[in-house]
Amino acid sequence: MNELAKTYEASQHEDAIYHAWEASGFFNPDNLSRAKEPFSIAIPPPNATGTLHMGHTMFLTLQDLMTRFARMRGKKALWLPGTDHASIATQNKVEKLLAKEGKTRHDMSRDEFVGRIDDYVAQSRSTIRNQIRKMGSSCDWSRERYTLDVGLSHAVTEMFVRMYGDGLIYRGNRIVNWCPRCKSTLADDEVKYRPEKTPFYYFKYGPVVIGTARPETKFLDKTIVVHPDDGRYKELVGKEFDVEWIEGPIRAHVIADAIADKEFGTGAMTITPGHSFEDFELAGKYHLPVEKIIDENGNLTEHAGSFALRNARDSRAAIVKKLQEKNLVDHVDENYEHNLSVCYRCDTPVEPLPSLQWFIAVNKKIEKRGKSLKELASEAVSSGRITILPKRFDKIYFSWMNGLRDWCISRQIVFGHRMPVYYCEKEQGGCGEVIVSGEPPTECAKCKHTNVRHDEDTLDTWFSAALWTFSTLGWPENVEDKNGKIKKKGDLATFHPTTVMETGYDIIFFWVARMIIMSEYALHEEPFKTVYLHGLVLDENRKKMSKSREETQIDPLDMIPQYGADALRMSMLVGVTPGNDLFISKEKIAGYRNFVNKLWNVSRFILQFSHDESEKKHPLTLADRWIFSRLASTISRITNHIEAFQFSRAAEELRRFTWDEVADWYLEVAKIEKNKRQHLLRMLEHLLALWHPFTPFVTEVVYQHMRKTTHPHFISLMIHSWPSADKKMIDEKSERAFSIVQEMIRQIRNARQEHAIPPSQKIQCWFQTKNSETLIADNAEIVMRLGRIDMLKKLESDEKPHNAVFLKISDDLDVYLPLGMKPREEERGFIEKEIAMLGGLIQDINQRLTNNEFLTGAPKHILEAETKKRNDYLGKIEKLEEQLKKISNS
RNA sequence: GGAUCCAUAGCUCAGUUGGUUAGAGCGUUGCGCUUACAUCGCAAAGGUCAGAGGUUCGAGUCCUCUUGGGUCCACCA
Repeated sequence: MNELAKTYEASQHEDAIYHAWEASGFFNPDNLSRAKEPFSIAIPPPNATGTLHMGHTMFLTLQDLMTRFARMRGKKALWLPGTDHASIATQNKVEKLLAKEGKTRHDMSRDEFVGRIDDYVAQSRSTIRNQIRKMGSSCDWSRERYTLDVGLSHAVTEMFVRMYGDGLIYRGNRIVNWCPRCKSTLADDEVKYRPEKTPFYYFKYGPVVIGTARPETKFLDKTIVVHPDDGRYKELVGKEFDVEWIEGPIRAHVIADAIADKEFGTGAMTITPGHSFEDFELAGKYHLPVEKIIDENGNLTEHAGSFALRNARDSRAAIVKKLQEKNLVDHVDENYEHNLSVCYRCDTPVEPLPSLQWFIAVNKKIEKRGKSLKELASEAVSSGRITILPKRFDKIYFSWMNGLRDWCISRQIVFGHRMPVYYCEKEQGGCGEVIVSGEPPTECAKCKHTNVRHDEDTLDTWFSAALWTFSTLGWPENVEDKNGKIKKKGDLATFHPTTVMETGYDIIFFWVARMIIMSEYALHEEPFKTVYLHGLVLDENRKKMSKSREETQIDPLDMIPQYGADALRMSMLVGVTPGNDLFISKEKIAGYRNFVNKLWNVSRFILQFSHDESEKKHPLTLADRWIFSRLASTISRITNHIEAFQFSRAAEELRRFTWDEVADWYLEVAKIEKNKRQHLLRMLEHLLALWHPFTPFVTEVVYQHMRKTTHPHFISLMIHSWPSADKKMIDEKSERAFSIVQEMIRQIRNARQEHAIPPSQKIQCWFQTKNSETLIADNAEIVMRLGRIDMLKKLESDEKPHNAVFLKISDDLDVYLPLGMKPREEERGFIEKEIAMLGGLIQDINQRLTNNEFLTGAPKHILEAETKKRNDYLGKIEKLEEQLKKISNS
């Protein structure tokens, strides 16, 4: 057997191990021949052109852990990888590249531009794929999907056509969030708000003074709204006036509506239906015309008269100046603060403007189902079919779903799924028919005109993402819809609904909610059983890691070569609970590198140590029975924790067992007792299997090393069965007995430290016991070696040694260390303090045990425990007092 | 404005139906002999669980309020 290196160098092993895993074929559940029960996770697809960041690291770790655990438990485990085309983000990137060449997308045809983007995606997509591999991700690459590939594009088209057929997709002229830089609509949740201090202007508008932060939208305002109960304006309601305004006189009228806030500004406002969501709704209510003042470029339209074609926001000052010259400015509040709405991708201020767009009707009842999309999606969670972890996100989900408005799905972006919508255009002599079809029509079905135009727009990138759990499993081909009864087949039947959706809480609305909507609609079932929402990865300044703050960025691609993927994975797991953010630092990752090295050295010791011994099986000692009993209960707790999604607890429990029990005690005992080859190897195999979902690389390296001599072929640890907790190994008696040995050693070490005995100096140890003599005799060498004892002597029960440190190990075991020195006052004080503390505890218990309400109210096991506690404490006090007497006598 | 979460050791965090003397990692202090590991070992110090009140035999845990911090949603002309 080759020597294992003294320290584990992750970078020397990881790539080769991953390659071997991939070549083994077991990432693909089809090759897990004995597995029956399915387990599946659809990866949250990273942007196809992205690079690995800490956010990815988090989900890759958790999902790989779950997948490996399921696989080892004998499940048909599928983790389906893929990437997202991320329409706006990707298009922006390529536009930036073009800008470097001094070009814009308008310098080429649509097809050329899309071609450029496709090329860019093709050459950069392998980057993220390989980086996913670096984390050890055991996903099935044979099933990898891309949102723009043929199959998924077909699914998108099919979904659009079906929803249109069911009346759930419609085209309408509505006010939308428009990003003048992206030149596209944005969904409500793609708009972010930024606090901003801006002048708030008060203008004289006929008989009233109105307030606004956006004078540039006000050219055509001709409706004044006041609150019906506002005494100031009571007699104005219903009247009409000619008012002098920006570009000359305007005929204005006054209406009363409760929407006007008496407290805000002057209590009077004018309505701008074209550029405010609220005003748009009001305009609908009072049948007011909707005029477009600002166009898609952010410029003023012809309605702005002399200001037409100028940039709207830039013209604000000039407009105010003109009003000032006309003496229409009442006053200006310079300290007004409000939230400016900006594009979440590019931070450009959003212009709400009226536009002809496509929408999904979320409130409309679906004829065959009798329910709306919103109702279907809410029920999936309220019925308990979907569990959201942590639970508190239920409420957030419901409140969002409740307030959801129709979803604008058309985007004026060229990169993405083009909408399957065609127009038989009147301008070209057609009939104006709108055709929605999966296949491009050759002629208009109505007027047979052949000149039909394909809609230029693409779909919101979240539309395709919403289909992800089932489009990746072969929808719609893998479905037979028999009279409204849905029959799945193939992968879709096996793996859908997926078992877990693991993603960040920041995209619960963008993505999670929309997947539920689409799956409930298309398959009448939930897309996943459990949603595990992880927190965000924050840097040392408690800021979300983002590209814009590179100075605090910790790049996983630097961390992996330096500390290893296993260490990085551990730092994503331990101390992390669902829904809570995680601070990451290099120090933390380095700490887990140390831990991985410890695991390596435990293995190294076992493999080298047991190499020298015979194959013979030896009878179990107390330490053996103890450690395997501990192992059994550890296995069962860890298994429960993982099943309950408590990964941090599982890892901590396993670390505690590995480090504090196996390494610090059992291996030390092994050095003394010998003859443990079989036991140690058995322990190591269990440890490797248990650690494998957490730290797959190091465990695999060791495992291969371990079985190399007997098994020349690579059989991965990843298909090793998950250890089961053997109840027969649970041995509470041995656990109690060994804990006495441990306690004895701990107290001896403690006393040595207190009395400044150097480790090199051996001391004597005397003990008194009634029933533990065999226990001490059997484990004498362990006590002597670990306690640095050169003579272990049993005293008769009536002997009272002087000038010796007294240690109370258990009810039945007292230890004296004859350190050849006078008892010190400190020690006396120490014992007195101990007695006082125990006395206090006993007093507390006595108070409880004499309290009638406690006696009647508390359950029986609590009463028993309290009584036992009291007796224990009393016994201890008795011994301590005895000792105090001895000190005093000496 | 609405909702929600957090406040526990110097730091980062666990603590699952209320029930031992509240835990871990890192850091700190002291000591380092060993058949793996100094990326290590042994030992120790360190907390009135933000504050006030309430429910209960019993509260870090449940309720109310206060203070401080975070996040989400809605956004007012």
